[in-house]
Parts: sequence; structure tokens; C-alpha cells
Amino acid sequence: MKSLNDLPIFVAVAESGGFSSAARVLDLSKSAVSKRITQLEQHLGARLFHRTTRHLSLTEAGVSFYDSAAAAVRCAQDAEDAVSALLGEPRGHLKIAVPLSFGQLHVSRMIPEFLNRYPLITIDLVMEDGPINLLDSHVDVALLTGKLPDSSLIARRLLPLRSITVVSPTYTAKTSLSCPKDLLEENCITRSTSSNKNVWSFISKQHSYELNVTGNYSVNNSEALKEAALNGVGIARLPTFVVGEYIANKKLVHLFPDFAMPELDLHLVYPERNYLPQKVKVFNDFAREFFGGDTPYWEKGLLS
Amino acid sequence: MKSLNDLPIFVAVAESGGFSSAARVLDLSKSAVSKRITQLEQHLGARLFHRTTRHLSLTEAGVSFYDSAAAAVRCAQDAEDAVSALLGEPRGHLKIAVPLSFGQLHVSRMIPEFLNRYPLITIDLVMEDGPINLLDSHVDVALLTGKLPDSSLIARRLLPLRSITVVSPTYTAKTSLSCPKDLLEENCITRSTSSNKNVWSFISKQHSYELNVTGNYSVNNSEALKEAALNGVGIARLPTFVVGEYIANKKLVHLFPDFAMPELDLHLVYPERNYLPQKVKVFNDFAREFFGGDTPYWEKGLLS
DNA sequence: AGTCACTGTTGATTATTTGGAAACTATATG
DNA sequence: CATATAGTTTCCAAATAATCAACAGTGACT
Repeated sequence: MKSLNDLPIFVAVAESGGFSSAARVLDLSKSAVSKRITQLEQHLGARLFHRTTRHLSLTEAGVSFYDSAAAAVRCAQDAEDAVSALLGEPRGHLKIAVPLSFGQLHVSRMIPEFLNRYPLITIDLVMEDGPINLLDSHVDVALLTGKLPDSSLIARRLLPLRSITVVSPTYTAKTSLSCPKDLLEENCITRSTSSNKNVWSFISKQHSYELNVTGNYSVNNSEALKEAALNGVGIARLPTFVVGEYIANKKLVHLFPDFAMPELDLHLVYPERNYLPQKVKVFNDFAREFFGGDTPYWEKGLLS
Repeated sequence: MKSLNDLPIFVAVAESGGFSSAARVLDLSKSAVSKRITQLEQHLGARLFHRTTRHLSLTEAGVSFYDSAAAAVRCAQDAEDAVSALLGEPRGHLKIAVPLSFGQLHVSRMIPEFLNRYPLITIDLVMEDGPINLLDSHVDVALLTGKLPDSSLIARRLLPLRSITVVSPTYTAKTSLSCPKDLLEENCITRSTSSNKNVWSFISKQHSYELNVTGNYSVNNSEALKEAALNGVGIARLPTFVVGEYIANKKLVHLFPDFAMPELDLHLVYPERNYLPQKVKVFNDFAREFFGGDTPYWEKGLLS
């Protein structure tokens, strides 16, 4: 056993399925990865990977090596977690993944306070909407909505994500809206990411509607959609975390507050570990407190 | 997890109970050990050892760190073993511990042949009589007699260790010896290591004796004892592996061949592992074949 | 008490290892 | 057949690790 440091590299290559992708995960150059795998193979006296220029696969030896190697890095991680769980002052590097728009609007506000509160923690914040593999990319904790991508993950509900229907005051001045059905006659601007983007549902005790709205603008970015709504382009449905403040300062009007919309939850998601590192624990607690649980701060201005 | 390479060092220190002893085991300078532990502690942000100049003990953090760290290095070792078990040609470094006299007389003869047979194996042969901790000192395989020092070790019987009573022909010429009891009148030279060195027992179907022999020479080294016997100083009891060849070439006479003596076994001992490395396996097989099993080559000349 | 042998630490110097940029080869894709 | 991507290689710079030697503290043994 000459260099244990090769193990995490080997494991990364095996799991990500390539030298280049492993290099990206490990934040190394691919030449470095290549060299270390080569030297590991040399040390072991056996090839661990079949390399064809375009595809990589484990050899028989690689497969037998993998199990114990992965166990070794897991144990090493555990060892580190075990002491950090004992530590008074949380510390270490924390990689966080969050959805883009929520990250820009709220997480980015929270981070400075968090860093101030825990000066020994360093943060790598990744804002990205696509599905991410927490384990491969070494993300310590992620904010995710919807279903869990992997069963070895733990999810704790952080806050509700409610969307509401909004419009600018200048727009309402031109028309009268008394019932959701009236929206069928209006310019409804939509997010183009959601698959059934122009089916808007409204739920109340008395009536429920599923409306097939239409409009002249569709965009895959909440910020842009909000901008359009603010400028009176049309009526939009947006999460409260985007428009909450504009309702509060009257730049936007909350339409049909008596009707609810399907509600999602935002979860704190982290890999299952033997010892939950302090840094993850305090981040979770901090986030929960910062956002305010069931009625997040951006909904404080709303009377729903 | 910055440097996995610190783990084996930490584990060695924890297990050997000191920086200096760990340095010896790891074949490093103690300053190197000291520095790497220090940097590991710095990285973790916690002290792992309580150091008083003369004694070392694990801190609370050190204890929690230890379990997983030890598991990690064990897994790493397993990973390596797993591929080496698949390998065609055995290779790697093999550390062997053997009793001093047996090592000098027989193992040292065997090694050249072994190295010749397996050119990719390198050997570190330790000849020592005291008790050795296989695990701490990274001995891959040991030849031991008697009881096992540790339960996590595996012992396979290699060959019997028989001692016989011998005397030089010049000595027998001066006296008549027909029965073990006659030894009470003779000069019996003994090994001073064995605790009850001057109680010699003889066992046969007809009679058994426990004789309290006396003599004018006692020495803790079989070679010296053999030398004395060869020079007609007196009657000695020596293992067949020491005197076998001298019986064969008539330099010594085997007394009372009809009587047996308590018999010991020499065991091949190695740490329990998930994958027995090829190099250990081939060494075991080679030793078994080389020495000849139940009647080792040095007993071939004897008619017992 | 005072050697003595041994422990762990530190600083300076030297070796070794490691990492990165760029050039190179090979191959799937379109 | 061009292009983008994957892995390897060479060369060089930078970081890391190891050693030696000197130091300081402590228990054991006269």
C-alpha cells in the first residue's frame, strides 16, 4: 500500500465513468488523473480499466479493487466526520447545491450571514437547475424540490414553495378580474420549463378551475418572467419567493388570494452518513431559521 | 479528506503507542511522523493525542477517529490484496519473521531458491526469537512455535520440531550408555533459555523417565550448544533441525532412539485477511514443499 | 541528585512527488 | 471528412515530504 491518495481518484474514475469527468469532479487536470491511475496500476501490477478511446470500463481486477477501495474512502470520510462531529466550532468546506433562481434570490443573501456566524466554514455554492448527483459531485447538502433522485439520500422538508398569480397594478387598471375564469381572456405569460405550462389550476372550497391560458410571452427564467409582469406585459404565476417582496411594496398585485395552487416542498437533501458533520447540521439549522419554516419571510407580507 | 496517506501513520502511532515506535514500524524518521500527525490534527482541527514527554494516549477525538481510520487502512489493504489475489505472477514485498536459529540454519537457505522462483517478490527477513506483534510490525507471515499470540491470526502447522539427545562419538567411547537413567551420571549440557532446562523426559511404550540432569555448561544458543556437543563436552538435547546433518555424517550419535521426547510444532502464522495475498500463499506452499512436511529433510538421515 | 537513554518537536536543507499546459493520438459523431 | 472529446505524454514549475541535527522534557537507574 504505497499511496492511499490514489484510492479516491480511482473511485471517482470508476464512478463517473471516465478520466475527464473524474478530473472535473476532483478538480484536477485529466493528465494528473491519468498519471495517478497509471501509477496505481503499475504498483498493483494489473490494469484496472479497459480504455478504448471513447469508452472506459473496469477490468476484472478493477472490479475486485473497487469494492474495498470505495469502502476505504468511505471509512476515511467517516473518520473525519467522527471527529468533526465532536468539535465545538463547526469547520470545514461545505459544498451546497441549490436551484438557480432560489439561490440567487435567497440563498445568496443567507450565505454572508452564515459565513459570519461560522467563520471556520468555507463554502462552495453551486446554483444549478438540472438534476445533480450529490454523491459524485461531493455536494454536502442540496436544496431540492420534488422527488429524491437517490435512495441513499436523506431529505428533510425545509419550507413550502407556493406560487401565486400576480399582475402589475397598471395592468389591472385596464381590465376587471373577478374570477379565475376571466384569465382566459387575458394575456397570461408563462414559464416555459414546466411541461404543462399553460394549464393553470385554482383550488378553493367552492370552485376549482383548470384553465388553459394563453399569452404572448413564455420564458424559462423566473427573473425574466417577473420582469415582464412588473412591466405590465401580462399575468404571471410565480413562486412567492420571487414575487413576495413586490406584493409587499405594491409593485404587483396578488390575484385571487382565495384560491390556492398546487404546493411543492423544498427539501434539504444530504447523503446518508454514519456521522452527520457539524457543518451540515449547522447549515440545516441555520437555513431553517433564516427562511422561517412554514411561512418563509417572503410570505410575511401576504395574507393568504 | 485531504491526505489519506496520513491515516496509516496515525493508525501506526495509535497501535504502537508512540511516535518513535511508529516511526520504526513505518520505516520513517520520527520527525516525519511527528510532522504528519501535527498536520493531520491541524486539518481536523482537533488534537488526536495527549502527549506527555514519556507517554502518549489518544484523546477523545483520537478515539473516535481511530475506528474508522483503522477500517479505512484495512479496506485499502483489502483492495490491494484483492487484485493481487487475481494476479498470475505473485509479486510485492514480503516481510517474514522466523526464530533465530531456525532462520539461520534453514530459512536462509530457502530464501534464495524462493526469490529465484518468484523474481517479482522482494523479501525482508527478520530473524528474532522474542515475541513479535505481527500486526504492528507489518509482518506478512511468521514461523512460530507454541501458542498463538493473537486471536486474529491464522496458524497452519508447517512441520514438527523434534529434539533428540546427542553426543559425540568420542564421548561415547569413554562411557557406556544403555538406558536414559545412565544420563544422571553424565555431563549433560543444556540450553539456558528453556525454563525447566535440566528436566529431560524420555517416553516409550515400556518406560518413561523424567530426569533431573546435571552438567557443567549451559548456553542460550543452539549453535553454541551444538558446537560443544561436537567437541565432546557432553550430552545435549537439540532439535533435529540443528543436529540432523551431524547425525547423518556421523559427527554425532543419536542416543536412545527408541525414546521419544515431547514434540512441538512449527506453525506458519499470518494475519487474517479477506484476501490472502498470492505472495503469502506461494511462500506457504513453497516452505511446505521445501522443508518436506512431516519428515523434514534434516530428519531424512534419522531412523526414528 | 545526576547521569542516561529515550521521547517528541523544530528548523534548515534536500529529494521526491505532484500538478498543469500544451502537443499528440485515437475515435465516435454528424 | 471535419470536429469535438477522451486519454496519454513530455516538460517544467510548484508543493510536499523526508532527513539530519539540535533541542527540551522525563522517567529509570545508579
